[in-house]
Amino acid sequence: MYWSKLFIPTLREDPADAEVASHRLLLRAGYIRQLSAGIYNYLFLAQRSILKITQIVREEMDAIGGQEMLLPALNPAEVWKESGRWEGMGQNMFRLKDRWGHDLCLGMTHEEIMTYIARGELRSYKQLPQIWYQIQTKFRDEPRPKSGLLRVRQFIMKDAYSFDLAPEGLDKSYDAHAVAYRKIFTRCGLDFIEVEADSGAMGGSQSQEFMVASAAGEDFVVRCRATGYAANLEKAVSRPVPPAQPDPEGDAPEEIHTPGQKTIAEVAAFLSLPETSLIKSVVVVTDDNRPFLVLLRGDHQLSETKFNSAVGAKEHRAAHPDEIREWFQADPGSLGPVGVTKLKVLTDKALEGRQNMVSGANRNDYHLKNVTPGRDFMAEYHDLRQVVSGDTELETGAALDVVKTVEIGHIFKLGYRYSKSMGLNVLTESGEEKAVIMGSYGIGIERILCAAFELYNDKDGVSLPASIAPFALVLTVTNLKDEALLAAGNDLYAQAKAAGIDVLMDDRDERPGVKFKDADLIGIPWRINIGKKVAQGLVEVVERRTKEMVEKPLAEAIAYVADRLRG
RNA sequence: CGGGGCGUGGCUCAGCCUGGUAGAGCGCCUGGUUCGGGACCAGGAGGCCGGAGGUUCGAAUCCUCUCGCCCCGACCA
Repeated sequence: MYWSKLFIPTLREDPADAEVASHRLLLRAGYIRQLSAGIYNYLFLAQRSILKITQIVREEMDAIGGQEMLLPALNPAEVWKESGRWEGMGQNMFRLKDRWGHDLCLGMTHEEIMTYIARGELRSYKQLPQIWYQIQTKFRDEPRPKSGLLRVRQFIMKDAYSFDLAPEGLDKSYDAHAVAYRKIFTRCGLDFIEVEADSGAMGGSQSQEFMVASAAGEDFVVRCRATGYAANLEKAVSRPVPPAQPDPEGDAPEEIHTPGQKTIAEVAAFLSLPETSLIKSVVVVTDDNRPFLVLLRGDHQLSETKFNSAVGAKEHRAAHPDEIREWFQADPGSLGPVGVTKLKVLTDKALEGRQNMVSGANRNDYHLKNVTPGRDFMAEYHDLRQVVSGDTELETGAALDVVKTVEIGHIFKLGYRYSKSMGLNVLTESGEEKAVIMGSYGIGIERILCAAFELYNDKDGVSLPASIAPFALVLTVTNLKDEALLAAGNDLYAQAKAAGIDVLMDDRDERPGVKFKDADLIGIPWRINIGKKVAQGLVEVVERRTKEMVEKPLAEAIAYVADRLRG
């Protein structure tokens, strides 16, 4: 294509409202324009990239036997009421009424509709397994859309669903998706992290997330570069950093006066002890109104998810100050486990084996020294703390990192949740009705583009992987008035086309500097400069990401690029 | 929903505090000179200052309401 005929509205300055790198560059490079909060127009360049991404997704989904469909985004309420999610989705679901007053919604995901199709048509185990997928627009009324295309209200998702007769079948479908996802993200040129995800309160189903490291991300992943261990922060386990100071000798708790010292940091400083020598007391109440005292090492944080699964709760909240006063006869800042009988005490494993530590005395302005778990209070140990950077891997002791990430894909064993609530059964070989077991598998299409922008940008713009860049090669004719250059450019263009390269010819009547800047900004991985050296039969081939430049004879330049693109 | 910030030509912003009838740079159009990292000269087009109401002789500027966008938090199948 000829740039002079295209609509690629690049900006010379950074847009004011864009803070994260991908947002700023998607706007500057002319890929997208905003329509409203969390709603974007995808212009020519974005659409080209998206088409390349979806093509990769399609090929790999087809390779595992996926069958592409296209379901409506506009859904009747009834189907969602059957699964219980008409209520369950709450305010995140866009809802509307038709002219008759019937409730409708815009689909956030399509478990319900896929199950609806399946139960109407699948009758026999002989029809299983099935993998159905679509690449389609989803709507979610996010409370706070943000960060450009990273959190939006309308986006494209590849969502796939598997239907199997038995758990072993689901395992195969799930594993096939994991393999396909690795291929998809690798082909898209992304450096991704695969993590075990929290399977949530819905039971022990398996779930994996595919993440890309990015400062703009909202999910934390714990990763070990040495062993390859990776897990969602909420689920990660580790060996804590050892206490900063060995535990002292002592035989019984003893009160010490600590006037006005409330936080861990204050108490530690007051007593000249490291935070690791203190016991942190956290009081929480579950959604079914059970209070707990949770004990952690002073420098550790409670993991919400681990606590919930330890006590079998869906949610919990911090106890109110008046509740705490009633249960402890003391205020937050002076709480501890010794003598506590009114609520259950849970102790984090990092305190196991420790002795003679400092905790609150349950008397305002007093703490206790010589507090030993198991001796001075009943200690029931659980893994309750959140991993922090600096912790080490449980088995090997190798260093762990906590990295911020963006989620690009998620695979999930659904089990029987939808088949049972919506009545999706088939007849088995022995003629009995059996619920179908399902899996669901999602990829955020725009997030792949965003992740690439986040991963591969520099001061000049973005450098996209060739597989998802809107063009693989740009031909920069430095001076359009020079007919020899233009002729050489047109010749290279024809060669590139013939070689099957997705080529963009910059035939704009602009100065060379403008063309170089734009080419760098929009991220075309390869550029050929057609300049004065054409007189000697030479052009320059430049790789966007490395800025490396080589001179090649006119007749060899395209073959060189084609070769580099292949491998 | 709580907290903060911002709405002025296409873009980035100044002007607002201390009211007097709208500016700069970039971009755009025309002509000319240029042509290897966002050129230069000359001329030109383009804004009822987010909206409504109020105060005032007079409002981009002060007051009230409202709408929108961004950021932090809460939330996130």
